[in-house]
Amino acid sequence: MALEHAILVSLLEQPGSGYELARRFDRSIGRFWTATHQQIYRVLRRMEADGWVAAQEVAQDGRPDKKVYSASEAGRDALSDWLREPVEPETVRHELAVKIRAAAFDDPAALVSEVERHRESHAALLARYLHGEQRDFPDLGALDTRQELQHVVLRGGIEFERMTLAWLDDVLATLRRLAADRPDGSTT
Amino acid sequence: MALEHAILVSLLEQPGSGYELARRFDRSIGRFWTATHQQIYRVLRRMEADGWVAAQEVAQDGRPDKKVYSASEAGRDALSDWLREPVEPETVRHELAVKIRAAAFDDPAALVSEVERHRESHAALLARYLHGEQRDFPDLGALDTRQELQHVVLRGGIEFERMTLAWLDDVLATLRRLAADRPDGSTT
DNA sequence: ATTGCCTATGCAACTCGTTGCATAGCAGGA
DNA sequence: TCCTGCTATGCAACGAGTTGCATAGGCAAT
Repeated sequence: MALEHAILVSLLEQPGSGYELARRFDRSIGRFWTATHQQIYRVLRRMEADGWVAAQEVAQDGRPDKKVYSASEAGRDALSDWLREPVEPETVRHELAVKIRAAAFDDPAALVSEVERHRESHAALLARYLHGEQRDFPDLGALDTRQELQHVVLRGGIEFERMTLAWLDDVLATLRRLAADRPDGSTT
Repeated sequence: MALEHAILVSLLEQPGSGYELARRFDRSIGRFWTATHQQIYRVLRRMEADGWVAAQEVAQDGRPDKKVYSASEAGRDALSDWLREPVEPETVRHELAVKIRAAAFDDPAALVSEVERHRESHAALLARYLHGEQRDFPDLGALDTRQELQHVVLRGGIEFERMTLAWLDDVLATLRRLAADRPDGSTT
């Protein structure tokens, strides 16, 4: 239900076409709200019909025309209303946790490489966050409101990745200990 | 795609009816995989058709009959196969992060009470986790494989809540600082 | 007595999100 | 030249997930 609002935020930060939005959702915004180009195009059309965004056709040479959207006053108001509504509890989907509990009925060692893969991707993401922090916020003493808020979200991402890495190490140690206790992989 | 597998894990831990599963998903399992009774009933029927679970009608006095499901060998095999497949990257939906960035185009102070509400619910969840840890794992030196794996998942939940609490405090401090800088709530 | 809640299962309709495919021009490399 | 890939938008079909409602008996409280 909040894809509209994520799009509004992105358009307020910077107007853009559906295609450009889709790429932003693959990068920055997508760290905390994912969406495919299909969803974005569909929602943009609905938002245009509702008057939340305004579109302007832009001809380009060497590539197809694009429709550049920007948030309207009505969109701004809708975002403001949403901001003041209590958030519904987020639905959790933690597949790895299910797998870890499932490993009790299989061989715990079978999960090790999977967890290691997760560990690597989280380590890579943390590195990208830290690099992005250096690049986008070189002077932490001179941030405006928007940057302060972007930075506090980024700090959340960084702390989340650090916590996750520590936990995955804990998981790996546990799996290896269990595998050493039962090297046959018996499922009793 | 993993609801089937979460149900299999739950049924392997303890056979039960659709209704009982729905309640487990409201409690323990639901901490990392949510599902409504509608979803569960539908998926259980499909799983029964696929031979992943077997059902047994159980008459009860004073209440309606129930169908008690348990995981079959085929279900166990399916779970085992799934365990060995790489997990697809989880889609992230962090509504509060969107709201925080949205606050840059509104009044940051308007978010304070919302963030405080989140803080309270996370603090309550952490307390429940810690209480459940005391109750279910009184002797950490004497855990079997299943309990070891349940406990490492629980540790993840505990660390996640601790990290989240610290971050929400950071968010609150940031919002209050910004509100103090611009007490009029101007949106420029 | 009536009201409301709990167990237990289910249908129907809907929205949300994903996947595969199509179009269409341009650029760059084998 | 053909193939691949990028920009840019979109349709159609499907699957996942939500919401509202229905049934139906028993229980406890008012």
